[in-house]
Amino acid sequence: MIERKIKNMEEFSEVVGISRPTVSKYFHDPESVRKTTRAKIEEALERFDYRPNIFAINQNRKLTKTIGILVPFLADPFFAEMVRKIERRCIDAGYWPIVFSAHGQQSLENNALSTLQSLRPAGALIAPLGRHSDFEVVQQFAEEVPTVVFDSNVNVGRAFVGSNNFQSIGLIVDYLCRTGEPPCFLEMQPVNPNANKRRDAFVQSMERLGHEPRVIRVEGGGWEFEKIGLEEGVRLISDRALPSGTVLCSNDRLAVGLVAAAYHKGLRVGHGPGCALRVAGHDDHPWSQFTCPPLTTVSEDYAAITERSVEILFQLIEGGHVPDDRPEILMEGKLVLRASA
Amino acid sequence: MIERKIKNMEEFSEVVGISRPTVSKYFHDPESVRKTTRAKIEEALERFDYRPNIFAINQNRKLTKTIGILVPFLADPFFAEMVRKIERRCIDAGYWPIVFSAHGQQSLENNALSTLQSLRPAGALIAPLGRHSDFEVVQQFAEEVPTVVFDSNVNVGRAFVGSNNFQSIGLIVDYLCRTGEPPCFLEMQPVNPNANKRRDAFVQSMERLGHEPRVIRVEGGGWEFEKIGLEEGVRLISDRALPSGTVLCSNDRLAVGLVAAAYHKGLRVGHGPGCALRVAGHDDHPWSQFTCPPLTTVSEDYAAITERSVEILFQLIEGGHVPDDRPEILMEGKLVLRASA
DNA sequence: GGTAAAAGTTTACGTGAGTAAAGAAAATAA
DNA sequence: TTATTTTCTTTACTCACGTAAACTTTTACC
Repeated sequence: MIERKIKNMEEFSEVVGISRPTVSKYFHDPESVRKTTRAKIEEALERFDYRPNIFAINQNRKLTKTIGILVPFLADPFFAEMVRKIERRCIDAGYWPIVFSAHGQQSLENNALSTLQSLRPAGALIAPLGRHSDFEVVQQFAEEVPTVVFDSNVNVGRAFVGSNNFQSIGLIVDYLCRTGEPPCFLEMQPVNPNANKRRDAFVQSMERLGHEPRVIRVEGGGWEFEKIGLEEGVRLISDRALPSGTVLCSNDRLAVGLVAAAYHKGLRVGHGPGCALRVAGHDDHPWSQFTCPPLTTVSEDYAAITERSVEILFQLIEGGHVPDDRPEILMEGKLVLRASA
Repeated sequence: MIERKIKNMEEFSEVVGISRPTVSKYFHDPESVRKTTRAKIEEALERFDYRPNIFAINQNRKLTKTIGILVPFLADPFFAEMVRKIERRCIDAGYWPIVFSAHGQQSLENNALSTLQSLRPAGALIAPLGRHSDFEVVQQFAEEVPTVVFDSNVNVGRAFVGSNNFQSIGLIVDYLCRTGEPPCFLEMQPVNPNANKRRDAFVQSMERLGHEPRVIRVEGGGWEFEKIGLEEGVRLISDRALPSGTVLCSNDRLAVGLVAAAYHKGLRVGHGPGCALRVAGHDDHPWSQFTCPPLTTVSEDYAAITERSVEILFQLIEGGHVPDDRPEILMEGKLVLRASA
């Protein structure tokens, strides 16, 4: 099959019988050469296994095909899923996505941004840590690299795509108030702007409905949300410190922990008769459907958020329509009714 | 702070007052230059924000500092966690880890291997898809790149690091038999060698204890294990098709689904009085402690597996001791007793 | 203080591509 | 067929750094 070991584009162009600059052009954009030329190259590509050297390509191109993806915590299935979708779309569009995770730490986020920047990417899709971000570092990055921010609305970059927390929290608060005791809101120390927005949205929604908004902030930082939900949940239940039999959690992972806490304390979760606690979350996290009982929540539209983010980034990169006013695109959540509330 | 925009190493060496080759040497290994020289460079590094161009570096180095990490499914928290640990250790050792996920698909795995290979990495840590891998592609990759295989023992690469399924399954089977009705084994279509080994280990352990090994294989492919566990669990319970009131699941994610199924069907899971079903898993997955009830399982030693994998890879790369017999290092599991069995 | 070893400098070339300019060849239109 | 446009070839230069060789300066040690 492979007739000769090809070392570089020079050698490859020889065996194809076409000049190197034309071959180079082909690799940049196969459509840019004549059909007959393309056919020759592709036929040779099957016989000889040659790929242009990525480093040499990117060293000289003013615009690389690299797209950086940065998330705060890759071990969170929410981000893992987002990354999966984004990667997929980038590859399909002929780009080369490269994934970084801050693993919850500012130093690693800075590190990743620095490394990413030195890759001179065509663009970047970033979900900053938020409260724990080094704002100036992120800002400086976003000034140099066409950047779309998603999920966590730190005020940098050329656009933001996220979810409409006011709408989604409104939805679930309405539902919870309509069907039972008005909820209290369980949050942890907010790690990013979403958390704050959700609390504010809760307060606003409750006031709109004429109920007193009660917010419980539990201690604990980091990204082990379930653990915090479990430990603090156990404590709250033991101390009878929950001001309502309905708890809306700031996110699903916290709710997963709270459901576990309720189980531990022998409290039946759900909205049927004999249930002592209703628990609702936010995000429709991949785990939410497997809790006992399955979690009532509001879905974030993963697909739409990733799709729009990538779309806007491509517009930025390909120079089509460049919005100069940093649009903020908010996707609407959908109520996901399951058994927990 | 930044006095002048530095374009390349030439300019940087000028402002430092040290020749470019020496500066180059510094970036390759800071210890390789005299202390006074190092101090000068590092002092300049604080005043001017300069980083060598990654592409130019790697183009010329015979050995890059890149280390490829490939996992079958990054949205699985098990792999997300493994990746996190591996990345961390690589960065600490001065390498540049780069993460790829096959997202469960052969084509993407091949793609990732191809891209990775063209990065000419110093080494790679890969957990192949297993049954769905294109064996020849993986093998060809492992021949060209120093490769350590982890988790899924596909017979390629220079070493394997994983868990000792015979030992760990033995542990949990012993425990389950000792404390109640002997278990049946719930598995799905095996996606990788681990799954097969675990079933075989189950059969062997049961026979050793003088019990009949009953294996239930449920339908469904892909990586949505919880979903399969839930759907098939509901079916098995409805059909009264479970041959034992104790179920050992091939992995925790399947068990998470089964616990949800039991809840759905009103079956109380646990080992206390009034419990109808005991469920155990394998892996001590990040989610396992938050199921209701918390899952009894066998822990895989994430830290040890990643540590040993990375360690062996570094040995390979740095040319110290090169084992020529493809060692297979198996870590022992530990029993994690919780409430589900 | 003399000397060997270590570290630095200069010079020069290699790497594998991108890209620009000028001219030749091929395809298309008139 | 001719004129025009498109595509390709040739040639040459660039990018940012690795690295080797020969030579010079510093450091370390007795």
